[in-house]
Amino acid sequence: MSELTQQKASGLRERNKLDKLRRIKEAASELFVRKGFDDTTTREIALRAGVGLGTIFVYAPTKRDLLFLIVTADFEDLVERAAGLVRPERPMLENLLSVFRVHYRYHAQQPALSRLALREMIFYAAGRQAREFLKAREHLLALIRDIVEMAIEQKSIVASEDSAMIAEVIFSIFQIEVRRWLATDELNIRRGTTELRRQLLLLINGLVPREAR
Amino acid sequence: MSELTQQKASGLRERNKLDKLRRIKEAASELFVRKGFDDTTTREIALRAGVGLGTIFVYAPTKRDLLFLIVTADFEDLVERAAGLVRPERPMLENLLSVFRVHYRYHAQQPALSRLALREMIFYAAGRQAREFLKAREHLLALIRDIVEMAIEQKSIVASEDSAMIAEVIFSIFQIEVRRWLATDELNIRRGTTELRRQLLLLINGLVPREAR
DNA sequence: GGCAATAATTGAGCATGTTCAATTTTCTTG
DNA sequence: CAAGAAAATTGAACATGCTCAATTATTGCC
Repeated sequence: MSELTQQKASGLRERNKLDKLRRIKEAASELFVRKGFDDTTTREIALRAGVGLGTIFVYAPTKRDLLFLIVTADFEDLVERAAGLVRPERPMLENLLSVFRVHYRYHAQQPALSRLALREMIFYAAGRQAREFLKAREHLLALIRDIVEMAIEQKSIVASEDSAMIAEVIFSIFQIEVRRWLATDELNIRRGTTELRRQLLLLINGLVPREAR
Repeated sequence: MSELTQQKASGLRERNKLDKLRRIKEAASELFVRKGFDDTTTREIALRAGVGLGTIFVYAPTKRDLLFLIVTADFEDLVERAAGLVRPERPMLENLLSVFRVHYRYHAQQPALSRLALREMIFYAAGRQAREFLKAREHLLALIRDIVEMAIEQKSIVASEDSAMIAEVIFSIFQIEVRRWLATDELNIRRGTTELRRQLLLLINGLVPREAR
């Protein structure tokens, strides 16, 4: 039982395994994008990756896991890249949108794959791949929380709740809106993020009447 | 090609069809709840419903459609029941929570079925059943919009956006929160709605500093 | 290098969702 | 009611995700 994610590629055995994993991922990714998830058979993937059918299921217990094997790494990258864009001196809303824009760009590249991942993501909790994926999701949530905390410290927003809960609500709005956007035909990034901005602004401004306009 | 939803049960043929549909729905529902979606085979459903295997696929093009055949009717009922609970004189938040509580109660009854439905619901657009389901979802959204509009007319909230967008954000928060809740073990309704209330209150109060506490 | 132990690979076989050509049932017409 | 037309039903056959016992490759030891 060796760890697939660690790369102690010293021996021939480990090197071979890493190479197989890479080939399987590449084959699956290419086929999923080109033919769609359902229309890609595990036999095709095995053939293209140059491995036996059974080998596929050693590296990913189910076809669904194969999907997450591909996107989880990408998602981690996205969050890390997004984190680098945050600037404490900028308004909270702009920082949030920088972070989310990275995701919109990614989804626009392979919408089919993203749709699947986002669909499955929702009640996906069992298995190694799931845990990795949830971790990436947790990182994004933490990043949002950090941005909110910055704003609280700078007193540019007030917190009737703690930053964790505020982050959750922001994340909720993002998740549903990005899904709605992904279900549209054209996938115009500008239009998507503009809509998201309006919704987040609604949260920031609130609904209670205020004396000072 | 006859309409399954209309009940012009005049002839023997139509009557038989309606009865078969009922038996299939009942069999599927019972088995899905007892054994779970994946562990129920279409052959079992056919056997229990007293029809041939092929007949199942006349009434529902895919196994997934079978799921929606069951829950769509329930969802329509929920929304209708929820609409009856709305009272113009009560605060917006309380009206919203009355509506959502109906859903929490339903989900608590058959969480396995609900999880599936809510997972599939997200990018489910093709086919007759999908359309029916989306219509039910649209009704719920309209109900939320009505509640928001009541509050705007009574000037208990201000609208920096139109009621449709406000309703969308409220619905987003509900959708994600109810999913998070459904992923927990105990499914305590009080706890779920309390958390939802806090999140909605956050939206109502907003994040901008205010002079008057 | 040879050999035993261990790990990795593999594809035949199974289970199950779905199709469709053949069969059965119901309706219509005279 | 008879017979032909139309509709509904059906299960054998197929496709495909996945399992697992047999095979092959790699490693450690002398």
